[in-house]
Amino acid sequence: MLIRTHTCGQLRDSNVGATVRLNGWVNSYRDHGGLAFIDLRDRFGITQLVFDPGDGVTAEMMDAARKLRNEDVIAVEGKVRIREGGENPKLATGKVEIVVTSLEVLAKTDNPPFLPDGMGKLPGEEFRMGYRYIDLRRPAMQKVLGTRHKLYQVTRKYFDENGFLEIETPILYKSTPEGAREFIVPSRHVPGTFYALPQSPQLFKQILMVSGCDRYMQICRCFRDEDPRADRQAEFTQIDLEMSFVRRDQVMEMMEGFVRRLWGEMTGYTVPPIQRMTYREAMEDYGIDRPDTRYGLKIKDISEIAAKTEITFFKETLEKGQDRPRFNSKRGVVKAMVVPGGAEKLSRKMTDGYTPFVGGFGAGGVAVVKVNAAGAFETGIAKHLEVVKADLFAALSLKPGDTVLFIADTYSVATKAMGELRQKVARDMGIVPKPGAEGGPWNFLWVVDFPMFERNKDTGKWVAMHHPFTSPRDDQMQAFLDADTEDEVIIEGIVSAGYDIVLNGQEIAGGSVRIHDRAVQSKVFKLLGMTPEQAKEKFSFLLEALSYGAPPHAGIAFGLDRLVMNFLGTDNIRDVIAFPKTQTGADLLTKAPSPVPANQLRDVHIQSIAPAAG
RNA sequence: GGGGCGGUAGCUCAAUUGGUUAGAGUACCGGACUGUCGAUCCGGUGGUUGCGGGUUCGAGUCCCGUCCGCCUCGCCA
Repeated sequence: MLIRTHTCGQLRDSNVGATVRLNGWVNSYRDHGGLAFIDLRDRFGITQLVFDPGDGVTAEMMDAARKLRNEDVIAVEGKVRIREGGENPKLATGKVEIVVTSLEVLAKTDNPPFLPDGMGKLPGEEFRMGYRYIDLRRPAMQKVLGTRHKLYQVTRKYFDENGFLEIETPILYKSTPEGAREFIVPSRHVPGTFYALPQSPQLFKQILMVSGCDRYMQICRCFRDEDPRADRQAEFTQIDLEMSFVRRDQVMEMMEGFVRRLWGEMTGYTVPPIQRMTYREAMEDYGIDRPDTRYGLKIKDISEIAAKTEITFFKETLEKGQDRPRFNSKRGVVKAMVVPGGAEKLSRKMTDGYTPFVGGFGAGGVAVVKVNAAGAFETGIAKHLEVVKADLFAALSLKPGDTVLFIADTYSVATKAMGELRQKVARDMGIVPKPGAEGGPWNFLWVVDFPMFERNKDTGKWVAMHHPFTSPRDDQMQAFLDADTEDEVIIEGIVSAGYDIVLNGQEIAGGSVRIHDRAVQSKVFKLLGMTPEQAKEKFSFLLEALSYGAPPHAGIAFGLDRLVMNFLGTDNIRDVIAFPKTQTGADLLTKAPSPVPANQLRDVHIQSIAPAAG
């Protein structure tokens, strides 16, 4: 075989005269009868080959060259020269061509189902996933793999420099059936028992801290058997981190350094100091725990003003649970959002769509009012707002041309519905900047001070908002230990030492200070409704570890796939994974999942009750 | 689990809204061609309209079911 001396992206006019060998795929052929051109492609680029009988090419070689087709794999030897037909400015190698003197066909291809040459219209994603190896030949996909590779390298380098040990944790793991549904793996040795694939290496990394590893990092695979979304796969990758002898601020500082290094290396952008926002602020002003702060459109609670009107649905809503604590989810509230310039830009058709839109989040509807050029309310409930006009203008700083949107409902419904509506309105108004790739702002934010616990909507039981190993904030610790587990108001008010990094309205990392005290951990389990026996059955290894000298520790995990998505400007997670799965967890390339022979099932003591699969 | 959209040559899409033999571009095959670079020109092969039922004189088109894909709500400690 003619082993290559250069890649297909390498040759320049400085190489003219050299005899070189190239290997690659035929990207395109142009057969002129007496003369033929081949564009040869590899990961690094494209180089034009010319078969020219005037330059000593034999008749046999000419015949072979003219039979070459797209995606054939070949090796050639030849001399580099300046292109006789003029430069092709589209190619990095466009000044030169290789006059081939030797051709070796390494692999003749069947007619490819589609071509990765970037010309013509790309087949649908489903079809391409069935031929992922061809799809990955596309330069755009090679760029994805390259970006992802670079992210791995920058990550490992940064954390290595900061004293982190990279440690692998098990994939076959103990089932801990809180949180996401798990993938399970039957044991052959112990009939009727199962491993689970880890939702994250959470407990192992805590145990590594107890083990004296001090600082841990891993680029690890996590598995959650839940329905995917455009930005979610059942199998995904985290940058998983944990540190000993730290509190919240040391982790946040370390991670801010990482984010700054990462964006610097990946995009050249210098991340400014990252602002902090509390969970309450986020929910109050943005209606979501991961606010997109690239634009304004803050939400205001105008319940007190609304109470002064005679608007029936305001009054009826507000009568619900006024005696409850301010953030109680069942308290009736009226939320307002001012859209500057909305009177002109938001068409009647758009605003008419807002009521069905928020209906999807349980809200009854959206009231729309415009402020006209004369500074008067128009449309909808305008007439009924006259009595509070001065109050509203002052509270919302209204100006002519503004549109005001109102939602009246319980605190949790109104907050969520308005938060979702805010994002929709921002898109409708065209005020969402494109992320970094086009030079728009990267907007980072720490969200802190999450509640420790929230009520499960269905069961009414307390559940950990982050996970059950999250510590209360240091200044809340005593209050938590003293708290009566029955005291709803106290428990609801306990704030955790958790922290999320939000980028442009997307959670890219989440973590917390962990509980390193066995008594605190036991109290959390108790509050979550676990008996000491149940806690021991599920987490005895953790509780034991915590009782043999556990250092204070804290950590965080970044969603690696989402980071790559940001750097590439895609909103499809399948784009950034070499071998992704569909929404039903199918791998269209290998056809997984698939049935297995009966004896294989018997080996692991499993009997299928599915109606004749596959 | 719920809602929405989609599935027609290998691929990307049409098909006058139920009407004759389902077309085009591209890929592929054959031919012509010595400077192209999305080569060009001439000719050709290629169809269980996802699958199964139904309505109708007649179904790619309408109805029911089903499979697959995507988006989304729930879910994702």
